[in-house]
Amino acid sequence: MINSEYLDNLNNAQKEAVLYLDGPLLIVAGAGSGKTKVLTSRIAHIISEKKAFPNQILSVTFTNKAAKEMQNRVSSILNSEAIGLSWLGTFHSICAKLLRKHAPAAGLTSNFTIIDTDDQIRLIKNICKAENIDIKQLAPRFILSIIDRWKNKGFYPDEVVINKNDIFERTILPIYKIYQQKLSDLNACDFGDLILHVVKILEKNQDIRNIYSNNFKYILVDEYQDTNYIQSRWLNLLSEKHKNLCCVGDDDQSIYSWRGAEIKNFLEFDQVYKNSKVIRLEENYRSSQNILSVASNLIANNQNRVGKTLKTTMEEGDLVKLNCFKNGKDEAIGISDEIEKKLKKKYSFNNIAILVRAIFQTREFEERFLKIGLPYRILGGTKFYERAEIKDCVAYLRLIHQSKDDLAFDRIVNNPKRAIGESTIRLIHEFSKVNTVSLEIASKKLIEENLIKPKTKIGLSFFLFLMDKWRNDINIKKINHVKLLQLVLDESGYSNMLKNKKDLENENRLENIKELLSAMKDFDNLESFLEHVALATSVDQDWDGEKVNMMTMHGSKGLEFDVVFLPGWEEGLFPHQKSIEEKGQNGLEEERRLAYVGITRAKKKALISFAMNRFYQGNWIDSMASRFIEELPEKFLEKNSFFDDSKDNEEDFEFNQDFEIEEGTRSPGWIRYQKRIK
DNA sequence: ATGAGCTAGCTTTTT
DNA sequence: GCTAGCTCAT
Repeated sequence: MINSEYLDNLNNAQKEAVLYLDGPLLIVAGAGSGKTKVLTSRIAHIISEKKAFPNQILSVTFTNKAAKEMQNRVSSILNSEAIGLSWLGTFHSICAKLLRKHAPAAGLTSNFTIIDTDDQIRLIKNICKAENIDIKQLAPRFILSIIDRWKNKGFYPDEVVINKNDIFERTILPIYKIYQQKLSDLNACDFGDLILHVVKILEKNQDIRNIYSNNFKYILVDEYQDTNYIQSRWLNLLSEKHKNLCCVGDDDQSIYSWRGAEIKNFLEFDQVYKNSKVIRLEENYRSSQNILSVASNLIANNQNRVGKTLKTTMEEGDLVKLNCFKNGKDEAIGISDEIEKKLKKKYSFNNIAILVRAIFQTREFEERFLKIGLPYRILGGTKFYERAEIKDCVAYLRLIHQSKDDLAFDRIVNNPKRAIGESTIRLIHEFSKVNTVSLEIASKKLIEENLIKPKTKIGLSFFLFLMDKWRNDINIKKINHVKLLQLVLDESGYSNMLKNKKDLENENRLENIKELLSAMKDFDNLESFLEHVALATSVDQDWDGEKVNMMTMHGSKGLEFDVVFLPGWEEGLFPHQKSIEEKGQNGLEEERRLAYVGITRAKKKALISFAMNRFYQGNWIDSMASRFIEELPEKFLEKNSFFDDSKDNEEDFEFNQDFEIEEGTRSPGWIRYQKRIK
């Protein structure tokens, strides 16, 4: 490949970052500075210069979306569909792949199940019940967060060093032990285990470590500021041989500390990796100068950062608007007015976004938008694969695939109803515990020994019979996995259950299941589909039509819009009270970084706003402008107040009354709206 | 074994 | 104000 066009589109710093191949490299990439471009060009460069084969390059991201985007862009640079970057993926998906190869080294078999947070909580609850721990005193979520923290720091239960005075740690450590044992019995992993197990395997087995650290000639990491200890350790082990570790990130955009991210990894990169090079990308290709100035001045209030000066290639642009409203409702009206009256003409709705701190804040906007027929979409929110009906389907598939999956068994054994009640479930659990067998085996044994009541026995036997039948269908008869789920839905009575309860929600559930079936078609087999379900959260968001976007600031990371609204800048909401209470100064700085992320999403216009009054958690509260507003530099701002009582909530412009709400819009605001118009 | 009734808690959620 | 999740009664 002689094509090196990809180099021509880069500025000097970017070019240097692409060409600097030997040794550790940290790329400090400011917002909108083209980091994805650099990463993908770098991969393309390595391949086209034959520095390594595609399968010798490890490229890691945090999200599936980012991974997909990278794959596409590399292919397009190299003008080839066929570049098999087999080691491009998220930390979790790559670790899952490694762990399936070496499962026995972690006491698992390669068809282990990956469990999600829901399953984790159910497991913890079970343990608490068995150990007589009052979950009112000690919330399962809290227990999990501590366990997760230990895992992120690289500790198996017997490696945890607890603070003896910490009553919580003292009680939780034994739970952690039992929890890990249970996972092992279930032949399952949680998200944290995927990485933890792999690190432990690499640490303990020089031979395995050699295989991979020899193979990975180049390693590239996206969003390095969001890595936690165990992830950085993993990179450390895998880069041991060639030391060609290239990490890209922006310390000012580190907003995931609550998932264990340690900004330290980023700030101390050059101390951990000897002879490392640091390259800064400080040229911004996204935002106008005014927007960038506001963002830069704000983030300058943070102590904990490497510090950088972004310059834009764009023009000065409009001033950033700072709007003060009487209350939350007025804010929604004001923003919808601005869109209807001014922005609509110049910008596509798709290029307008409302970014909020917490997802419930979209509600006010939804109601307003529905009222005036302004189309919108909500990005994020309840994830597709987290919906109950989808999880039910997946549980059937999981249990068919892996009979030890007791969590799946629990979920579906009596769903739809098969007259298997609490007492029977308890009996099965008891038997399974005493005889150390899976719930499914326990059920079979109990039936054989005639220990189940007659009516229940019929239901349970039928369930077990179906399980065997379905396994036969897929393993022996080799029907495909889509057909399998259709059979499951039919024969289990699940479809009928939904059809018989005719209400709006159930129709919607059937729709979702249809969507699931169609999503399954993209996968070759049951196994790869289940892997996808475990590690993916959403099916691709649809960007069909012209709609205003609403999402959290967290969710907006990596995106850009012509116009960005940033409502609700009030003390307590943003910065969020909890954040400061729980993490003090660090929490505050993280909130400020979030503000920075929010502002820098804007290309042409940024409109920050706050309300003096807000209906919040059931009552009206007087709110104060966010401290961040004080930190915005006046000379780049245009300030407005909206206290015009005369118009008093009445619409002062014409709106389209015969709008239609499209299919698929079933957000809380929509549901409330339906209730109100009935 | 289902539902009424009560209580607690209410951010973010890449995997 | 809303809702999820639990308890207790039927």
